[in-house]
Amino acid sequence: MAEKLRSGSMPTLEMVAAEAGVSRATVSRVVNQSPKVSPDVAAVVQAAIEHLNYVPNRAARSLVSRRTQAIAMVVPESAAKVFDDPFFAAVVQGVAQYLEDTDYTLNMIIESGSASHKTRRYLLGGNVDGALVVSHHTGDHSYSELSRNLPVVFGGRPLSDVDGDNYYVDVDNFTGACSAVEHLVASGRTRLATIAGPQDMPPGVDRLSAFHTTLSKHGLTSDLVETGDFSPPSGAEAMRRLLARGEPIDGIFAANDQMAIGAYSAIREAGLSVPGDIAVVGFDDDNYGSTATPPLTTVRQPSIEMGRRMAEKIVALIEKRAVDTVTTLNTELVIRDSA
Amino acid sequence: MAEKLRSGSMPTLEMVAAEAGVSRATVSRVVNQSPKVSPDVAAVVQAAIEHLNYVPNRAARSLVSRRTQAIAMVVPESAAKVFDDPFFAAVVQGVAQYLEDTDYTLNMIIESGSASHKTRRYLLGGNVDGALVVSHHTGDHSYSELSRNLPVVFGGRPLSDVDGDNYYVDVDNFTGACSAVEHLVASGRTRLATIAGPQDMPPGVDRLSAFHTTLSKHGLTSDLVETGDFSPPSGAEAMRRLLARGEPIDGIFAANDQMAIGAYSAIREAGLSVPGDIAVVGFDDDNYGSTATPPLTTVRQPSIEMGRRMAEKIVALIEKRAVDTVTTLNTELVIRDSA
DNA sequence: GTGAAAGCGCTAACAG
DNA sequence: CTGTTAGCGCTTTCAC
Repeated sequence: MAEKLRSGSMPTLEMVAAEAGVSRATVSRVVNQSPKVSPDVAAVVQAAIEHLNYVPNRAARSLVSRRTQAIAMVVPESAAKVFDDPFFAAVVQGVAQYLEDTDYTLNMIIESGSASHKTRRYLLGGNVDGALVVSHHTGDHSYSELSRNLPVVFGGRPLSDVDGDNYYVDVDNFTGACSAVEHLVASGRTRLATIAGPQDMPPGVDRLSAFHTTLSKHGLTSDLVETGDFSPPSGAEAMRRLLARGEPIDGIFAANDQMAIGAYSAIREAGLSVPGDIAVVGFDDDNYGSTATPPLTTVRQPSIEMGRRMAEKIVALIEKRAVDTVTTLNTELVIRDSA
Repeated sequence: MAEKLRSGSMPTLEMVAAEAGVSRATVSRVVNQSPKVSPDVAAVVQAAIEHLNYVPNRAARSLVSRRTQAIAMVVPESAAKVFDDPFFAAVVQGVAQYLEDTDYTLNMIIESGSASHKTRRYLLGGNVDGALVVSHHTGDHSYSELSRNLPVVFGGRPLSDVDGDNYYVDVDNFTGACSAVEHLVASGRTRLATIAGPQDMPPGVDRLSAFHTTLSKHGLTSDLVETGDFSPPSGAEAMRRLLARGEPIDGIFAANDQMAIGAYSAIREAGLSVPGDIAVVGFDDDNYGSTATPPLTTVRQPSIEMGRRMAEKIVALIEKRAVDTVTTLNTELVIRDSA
């Protein structure tokens, strides 16, 4: 058997076994922390492992165990989106961070189209033990059906939870938006308007309904709402339309920071100032708002934490431990200079 | 042999072979596009594959072929960095985009410390066929030694290419910075200053030397240089120091957009305007600059392309095809309203 | 507790 | 061109 031990390449289980003077089975047990190995033998094996600098071969292990120890993260490309939206980077970071302490690997898949055939094949082809799919504002759950065959955790509430049992972690958009509007009225603004997000996206509708709810809670009301697509230019456009209505406005709640920044320019174009004439509050707390002039008051969304929770949930799911179907994260109002 | 065909789970090569009435070897050949299979047999096999919805088992394949078809992407966490720097997201996107058309998978590894032991083990443990490491401004090549045992491609020129033969793709920082300064003098600014990046990072030194070179090319000179760490606050600080010198300044070249944005605030604090009193040009073209007021004139860095090229290079390296050691990408001056 | 033996699904000589 | 024959490195009954 000794002659079977090749010298080049990586050390194998067999080499460790030889070195430690035990069988491969025993080494395997030690590696997998099996309880039924006598402490002394385990020690010897452990020493051999360290000595040889042995690292188990993932492919071989996964071939027999039927588990890949890999988790896919699917993010929609939407061309510019991934690039322009700091949110994704943060979520990925959170996921990677959590996974670092586990034996799982993160496989990134940036989707060109929506739910391509190729990606499906990959996910269903036994390449990963589970999948994470993020869509930020869109609520796109075109991967919903996958969950019948593979553990899947979504980032963001699904637009319509048809299957009814999708696992996801989301941010409490409603409460967060309430705190934003609350802040506006608390600082004496009474003629409020809002730049809403698309009404076919969960965060879009939640943040808008929070606007109305909070207003009426204070005996106020407003029909000054214009919709944007979450991009800076769309925010500027919406603001111009709002201003064009000719009604007085002293406070704006934008459904996200990018649109709030867009609103800044429209407000300045009109010769008005922030927050002098119009106070502005955004949502997300990304670098668009934090580096703007004046720094934007906004609602912080715990993106990294969202990634962590998603990772935590998918791992639990894979390992068949009990998990909540949905996890909702709290937001935090960050008061800066715009309101 | 027929009784060996289990019905549950995923279809195997053997099942396809049975269905097509050929040997497993033949199926394998078809799957791997081997030229030596008669067209008609190939067709039958192909049909069986489609019929059974067969997808080759990666683990089994990689176990025997000794290739994982996976490529790792290592990015330094640097806590806030990944989160705040749009550059990383863009590179990752480029990499993923290129890899989408290949059989390779992208494994993301976000580094906590610098070059942790755990990551090394992972990379050297045969989990991936190659690695991509990005460090943006830092030029950190603490993974250099890895390249002796694993194909590695770096993003950004190494600080000191000790081993002399590291593969990397970089942006032409010098030429890009020259075009920025050139633009400043072309628009009539003569009292130029620069906010340089750290002088222990390649982009920091290249962009600064370009400043001096371009100036002298026009018979100008300037000792108005202050250094920042590429973050917005550091840019503001540097600008304040510059202004505090009391010498007249009518143009600023900031080594990156984030610092340029920081400079904006310092300039305004001083009661000056952009570009009225001081023209500002940045470098990178990220969303910090594009959404600022006024929109920042800057040097666009092809981040996505950089990712694509890195991916292309690593794949070529893995497949032992000839590749250039270094690839340098051109930049492009984006003229907006700040200069 | 520990070892022996039997594969996991696939590729790669080697014959025919 | 196609089938046969060996394993790749590891886990896992099943005996001892």
